[in-house]
Amino acid sequence: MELEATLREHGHRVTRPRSVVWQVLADTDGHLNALEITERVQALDPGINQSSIYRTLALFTEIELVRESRLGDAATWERAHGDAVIHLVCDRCGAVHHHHAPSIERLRRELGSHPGFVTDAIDVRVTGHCTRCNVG
Amino acid sequence: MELEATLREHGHRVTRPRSVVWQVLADTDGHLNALEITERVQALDPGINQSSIYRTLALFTEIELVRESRLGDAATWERAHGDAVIHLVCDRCGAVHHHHAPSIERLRRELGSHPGFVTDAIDVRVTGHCTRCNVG
DNA sequence: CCGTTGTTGCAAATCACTCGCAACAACGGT
DNA sequence: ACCGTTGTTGCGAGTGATTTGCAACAACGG
Repeated sequence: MELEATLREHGHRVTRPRSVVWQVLADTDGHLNALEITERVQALDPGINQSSIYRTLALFTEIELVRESRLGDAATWERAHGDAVIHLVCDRCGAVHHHHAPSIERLRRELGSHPGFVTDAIDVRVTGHCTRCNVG
Repeated sequence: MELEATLREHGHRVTRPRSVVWQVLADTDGHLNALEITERVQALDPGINQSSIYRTLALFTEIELVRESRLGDAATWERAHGDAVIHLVCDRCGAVHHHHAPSIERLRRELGSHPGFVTDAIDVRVTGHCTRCNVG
């Protein structure tokens, strides 16, 4: 499994909190916030502590198994994916949609010629609303 | 001045905290976090309270005089500008550079055809590092 | 199976930000 | 210029997400 290999590769141990958190994230296609992750993790193993979850998420982010975003007031996490997926955040219901955007590759090329800066990751957040949420 | 007109237009009063916060933001080309804004505001008028600054920033964001971003753990604010300017955030020194990106307009057009979502603002955050910060 | 040492659970701490409320000050009317 | 109304402020306490210190624990190489 991807998890074990990646952890070992970076000199980290495979522990219960790490397995369970990974299980939860791998099972979801979208973004989860700390509360959602905690609920799901503790449904699988109630003995796992909140701070371990935070520590695990920080570690996973560092070794690039997951991606952390700050889409609203709180952080959210999701399995890592390429730059070319951007986030559409609904102002009204808070849902996060994904959109595959070819123009991001173009942007990356464009940035290659920006003097004085070396690009690593590109994160695009689009705010607006789902048509279903169209009130008034 | 832009500030007074915009405030009145929205039925708000022109007060000292608002003038001073605006003065600070108008004087800066980049992003400022709450601490930086507070320091500069209080350098001009020590009597202005932190919570008024937060309230002012929230108001300015609402009436679109400034733009709020969550580039790291804390929020930052800057004078409003179009979508087509994107943020290059240095992992090492934390500086935020601006880059004018024509491909954002292309992205906006692309999003027009994304079913089920109505685009409002586009926020692009690029992580990487300044060449000056190249350690190692 | 053991020892080493990275990890965890717990509880307390921190940090950025928000809120309630009485005193205050804009600003339209006079 | 002065008044009254009512939006705003300063202050202090509150909130909620995330972090940290530390002793007990468990992964994993030998």
